[in-house]
Amino acid sequence: MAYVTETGIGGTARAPWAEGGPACSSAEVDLEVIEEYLQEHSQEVQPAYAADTLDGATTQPAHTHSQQDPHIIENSWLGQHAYEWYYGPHTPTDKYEEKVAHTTWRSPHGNHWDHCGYSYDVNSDSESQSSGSHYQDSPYSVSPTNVKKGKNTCDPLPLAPLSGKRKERLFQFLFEMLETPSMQSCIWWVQSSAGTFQFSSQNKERLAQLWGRRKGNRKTMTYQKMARALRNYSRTGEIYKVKRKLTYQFDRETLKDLQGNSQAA
DNA sequence: CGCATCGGGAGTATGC
DNA sequence: GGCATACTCCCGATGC
Repeated sequence: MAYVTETGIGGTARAPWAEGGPACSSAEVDLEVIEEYLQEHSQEVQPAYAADTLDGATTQPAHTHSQQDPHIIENSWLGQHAYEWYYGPHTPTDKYEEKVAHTTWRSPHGNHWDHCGYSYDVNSDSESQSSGSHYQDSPYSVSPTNVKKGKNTCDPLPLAPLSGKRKERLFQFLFEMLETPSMQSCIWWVQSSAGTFQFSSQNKERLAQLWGRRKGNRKTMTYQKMARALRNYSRTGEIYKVKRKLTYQFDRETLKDLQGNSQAA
């Protein structure tokens, strides 16, 4: 199996993870709240936080999720989405073309991943958004507990992919979530410079649900299924499993591409 | 025992 | 239509 050590590909020896992770203080994170947050920020033209480095000692922490480990507080806001994605040279078909407007993903084949072009109607429910996908299987009945309570009016995340457009890939989604301060109760950098990240044992299912909804899956995505896809990444070398609970690590090249991509956005 | 993890393998959606 | 890709889904097994 493709395990990496904790310090991993680019890491230095350090593993001060607090058991249970940063999410412990807010075990119940409402997806609704997260989505509301994402919606709010997706409506902003400018990112709410300055783009900065992911490496090492951080800039202003966007979200303090743990008092126990200041090293984990590393996220800086790099923009709502890394809309432009350029495949690195490790990908089979690394076609680099000239940059286009920020609102496009680029597939390995040069297609646009029109990430921003997800057209969702804030007044419609999810079922109307996908021609073939329905969400009756999605028990999206998360009870709001802490954090702020949101209005129940819309689903801010792009739930269904545009037909004919290349879908966002899982590792891109995860990177995006890692760069989203409000998601740090679900997933966080253990060592961002090494690309090591960890899922919250309590909120991993919610993150998986979010992924499933983003993909427009019919059935509810679970962490187990998402992790299966993650394990497949170790064959393609994009993400490796770290021998630690709920912890994975981006391949160096993958991370570099993702970081470069988000900083260019 | 529960949870996390692993991997086989079939199925699905999409793009070329 | 065939093939490739990237998951998705299910399941049994294993380890802690």
